[in-house]
Amino acid sequence: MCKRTNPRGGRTGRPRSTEADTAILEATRAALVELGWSKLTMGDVAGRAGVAKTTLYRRWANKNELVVDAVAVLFDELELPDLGSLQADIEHVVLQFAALLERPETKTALMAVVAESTRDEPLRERIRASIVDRQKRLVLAGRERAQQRGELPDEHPVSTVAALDDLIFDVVAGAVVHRALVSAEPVDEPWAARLSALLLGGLGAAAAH
Amino acid sequence: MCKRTNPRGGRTGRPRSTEADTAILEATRAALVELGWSKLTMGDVAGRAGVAKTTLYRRWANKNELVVDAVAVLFDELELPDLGSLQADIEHVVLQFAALLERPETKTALMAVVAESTRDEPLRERIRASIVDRQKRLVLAGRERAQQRGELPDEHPVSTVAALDDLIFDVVAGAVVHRALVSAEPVDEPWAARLSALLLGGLGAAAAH
DNA sequence: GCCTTTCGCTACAGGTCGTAGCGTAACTCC
DNA sequence: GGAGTTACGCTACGACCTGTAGCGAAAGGC
Repeated sequence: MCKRTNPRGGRTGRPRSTEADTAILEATRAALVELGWSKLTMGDVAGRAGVAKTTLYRRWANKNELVVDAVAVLFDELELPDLGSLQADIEHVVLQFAALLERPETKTALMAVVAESTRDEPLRERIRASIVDRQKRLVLAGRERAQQRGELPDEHPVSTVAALDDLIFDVVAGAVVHRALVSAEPVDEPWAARLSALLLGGLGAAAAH
Repeated sequence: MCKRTNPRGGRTGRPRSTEADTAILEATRAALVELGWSKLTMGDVAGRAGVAKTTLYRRWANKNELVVDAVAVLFDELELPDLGSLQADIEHVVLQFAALLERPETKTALMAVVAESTRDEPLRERIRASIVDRQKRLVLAGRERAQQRGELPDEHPVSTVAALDDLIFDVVAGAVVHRALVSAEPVDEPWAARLSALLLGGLGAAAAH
């Protein structure tokens, strides 16, 4: 009955191969680079990973969830070093995010899974938890740091702060994605500088009230 | 040899059925609403339109191009009435664009075709010509109108003006898309007001230099 | 050693893609 | 009105992908 007495939480039997896990995710990224989202197939990934197709389906229900997990780890690279000013912090995070979007894996996969998520609530939640929230933390940290520097005024109502964080996040991330994938123009230093200048001006003007 | 002597530019034989054209595009939108992008199939669309599958392939090479054309006409609704101030103009266009993105056809299709376009240059061009440029014209018109009102300074170098238009476009469109599809939060009046306030503040601060 | 779970393999039904071939319908030009 | 040309609906088809089922073998816990 009660078998929760071992380190694996009561699970008995042969354990999942962690080598297979990493091999599958690596193979998925490689397939994304070579084939792109639409031509990637489960059978192909299994072949690259040296794994049976059934092994994939034991771990992921479909292509969408597999690709989300394969791409999510790339977002671990995102960091927010203290560069001394809000302007520099924004520019840095914009260029960092843009570099991520330039990679063929993310470029082809990110929009595709978001598109799928409009009709798949569990998928949306998975994306939020493993990708979106990870980006959003940078916005939160950057805003707090700027307030401590005195570059932004202290806003008292918590609801207003959260709304501002949401707005900044959608503006920055949305602008970068739109520039890179829709307009298909380079996200380089001059553009990042213009964007952060626009944003800083807007935040400063809001503070004037 | 030279048969270009009739109103159809020299084309002889049975003409394409325009009824079939409109029926197919309507059926495509209906299929997008019911099934979403990923489950939409060419055979299903053909059935809904009361048309043979081969007729679809005579007009569109694949699902991507068909869907782009089916969705593109919805963007004809976008307009930029003169509401008296830049702030009001921005809020209006933001809410208008958001309403378009709330429709199930565009919600599921837009991101998907953009994702596909990252690996399909002709498709990207098709999207640009029939969707993106149509939106961008609104930005251009709004910026010019604001300058005539004196709400924005006259910038002399043409290159700077074009860069500013690009930036505003990516910020506005990107923020709305990101808010609606990634964050999955409502694009309502309060949010539109905050976005336009941020933007106006940024543009005003830039003018101060 | 026994039990449980995962593994690789094969096979399979169901569905989609995109094309080919056919006879027929519609329209233009002479 | 006939000849030529193109579009149409229909059927059939091979190729491919999906997701599942069944099998014997392997790998771990108790």
